[in-house]
Amino acid sequence: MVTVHDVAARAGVSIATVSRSLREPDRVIDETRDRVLAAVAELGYRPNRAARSLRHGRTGAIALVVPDIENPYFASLTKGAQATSRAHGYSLVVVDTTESAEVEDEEIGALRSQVDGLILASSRLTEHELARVAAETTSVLINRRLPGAQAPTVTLDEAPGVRAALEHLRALGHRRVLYVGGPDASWTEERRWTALRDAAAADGGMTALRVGPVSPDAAGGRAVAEEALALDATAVIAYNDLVALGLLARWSELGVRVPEDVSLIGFDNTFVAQLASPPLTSVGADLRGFGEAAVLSLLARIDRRDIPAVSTATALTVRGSTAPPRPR
Amino acid sequence: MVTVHDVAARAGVSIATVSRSLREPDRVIDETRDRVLAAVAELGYRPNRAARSLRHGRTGAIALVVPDIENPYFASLTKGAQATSRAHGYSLVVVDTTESAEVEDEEIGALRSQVDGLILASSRLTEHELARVAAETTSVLINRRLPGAQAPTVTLDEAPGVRAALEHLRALGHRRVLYVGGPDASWTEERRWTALRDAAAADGGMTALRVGPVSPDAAGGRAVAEEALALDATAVIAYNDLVALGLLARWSELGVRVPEDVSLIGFDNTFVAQLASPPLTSVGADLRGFGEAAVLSLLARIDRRDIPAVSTATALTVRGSTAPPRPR
DNA sequence: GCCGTGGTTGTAAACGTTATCAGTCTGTCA
DNA sequence: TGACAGACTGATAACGTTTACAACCACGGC
Repeated sequence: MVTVHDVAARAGVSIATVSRSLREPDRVIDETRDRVLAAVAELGYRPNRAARSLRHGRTGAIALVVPDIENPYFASLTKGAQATSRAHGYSLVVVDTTESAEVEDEEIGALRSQVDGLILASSRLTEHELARVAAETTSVLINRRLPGAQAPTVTLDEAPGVRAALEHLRALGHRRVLYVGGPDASWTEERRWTALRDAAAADGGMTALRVGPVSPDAAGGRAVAEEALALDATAVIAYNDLVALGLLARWSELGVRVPEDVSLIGFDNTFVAQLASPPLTSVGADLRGFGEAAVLSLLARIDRRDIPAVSTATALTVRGSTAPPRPR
Repeated sequence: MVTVHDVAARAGVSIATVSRSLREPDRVIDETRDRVLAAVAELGYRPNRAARSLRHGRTGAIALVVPDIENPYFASLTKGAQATSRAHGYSLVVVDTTESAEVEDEEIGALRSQVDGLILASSRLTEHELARVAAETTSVLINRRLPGAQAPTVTLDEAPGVRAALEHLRALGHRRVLYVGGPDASWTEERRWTALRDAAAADGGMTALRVGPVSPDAAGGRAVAEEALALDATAVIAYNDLVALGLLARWSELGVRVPEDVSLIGFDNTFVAQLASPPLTSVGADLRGFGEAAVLSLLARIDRRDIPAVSTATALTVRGSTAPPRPR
């Protein structure tokens, strides 16, 4: 390993000058700095991150904690977060908690001294645990909110996308819409249903039903596919794209066609929505941008700058899974 | 921040005893150790990772470099790698290179002093660059092989799965199979086509055709969907599941039905294969296990244990996208 | 009664970096 | 000419941990 001493010896200066040439170039005379930089290049010197962190308390890393990296929603989020933290010179430690609050808690504890801050995406922790974590380490929450601004929050604003979806359905002629809800304890689930109910109420002629809870994956969708049909709605909005695909798959087996027999809308607009046949109309946001916003918010927090709560608007992407209802 | 000094003061011992109580418990008398551990618990002491790495040259972190974390193939790989490294007390730094060799090279350089080892998955680097990286930092390659065992390699053994696929198709009555190939420079592409051609040659009556190259996503599949039909094969095997789904989507628009008009098989058996309608027959391996194998191989390397090259066997998962060819 | 041995603990150095403080040198002004 | 300011650089301490070495103690054998 090549250290600051090697560079100093090579350039014929002290180690202090080497450090200064790199960190505060203005405080070193040009000729000296050039010599140092030349030595750095020749020897391939890279400052040791551990030593730097030890000295000034910053690790240069941040952590992103997600429930399931295989879920395309979190994969996209991660992608955006990764690119952004790299652009700011931070490395990103990704932790997959396998949807377990216990694993999440342990991992957060272990991460504390390794990173400068935490991004907790759709945390499974209780409000109490979350408050403790937020108090101990600088952190940013995604899709959760803590009373009293103990941690900045980055959320998706579901309302605009949901309103657009209902308007879209109404324009096609639908009046009775069924929502297939996600996991019971999910904060997002609550917000989606609320947004949908409110939008339906605002738009006089629409009726919103709800079925669920359901696990937030394709299996969850399959499980309620028949029950959903029985409720006599002409359009179905699913908790997320995966649930929608589960419905689609099971319906296809049952001979129910989308969008001819029933219209279907997903949530999140992940890339799998495009892959389905028919491609899925979906309410979603720019998830990479969402991840980016979270990182920026965390970096601001680390630098003790205050930043307002960020909310990314959702929008409707119309594809092939919605059409006018079948005439009765 | 609570340090070893605080714990020592609380327990009434020296800092050396604190460190020993944690690292070499046998070398400290029971009663003392209990006092130390009690103090650790009371104060919530966590050893500072930076200081530890600085002292004994190990960071306790490893890095996984993938071309695209949104690709379900790499997401599953990452999930397995994450769980395994956690189980061994390592944290995992995930880097998404956005398929760019340049980004990959830069990131690897930056990571060098931050981690104890690298896992390069489907690296986009040239053989020359790869050799340089392998020489500089302990690393493990996934889906690449370097002449002269400069770095251990973890690969997928495509042959068994491909043979099973051809036997499956033959049993159904297919004789003329088309392979839709992936990106030109891809090592995996080469291996898949070779395995397929060899298996077809071994099985006298089968003809294997090839079309491509194609970008390894749904768009790539869509792009060659019509060309693929023109070649008059009764079954198509796609470079990966995403390409297969692209074919499926385009064919569906064209009124071509799967599996009635043409049988379709994907590669990788990612979760999207189950989501398709019809669900996709696919050749794949346990990707989480694959990620796990890579981590284990790297950890062995870090401990200077030698480990043989690992190869994970692929298998065929039959779902609804394959059926007997339509009688002429 | 003395010495050696083995078990337990303490002292201090080292890891590589940054930052504080002091030192050197040049040039300028009284 | 002497002093002083300012610009630049060097020596050194500190970050929190681990570990080599030394110190201490009790005990048993001669």
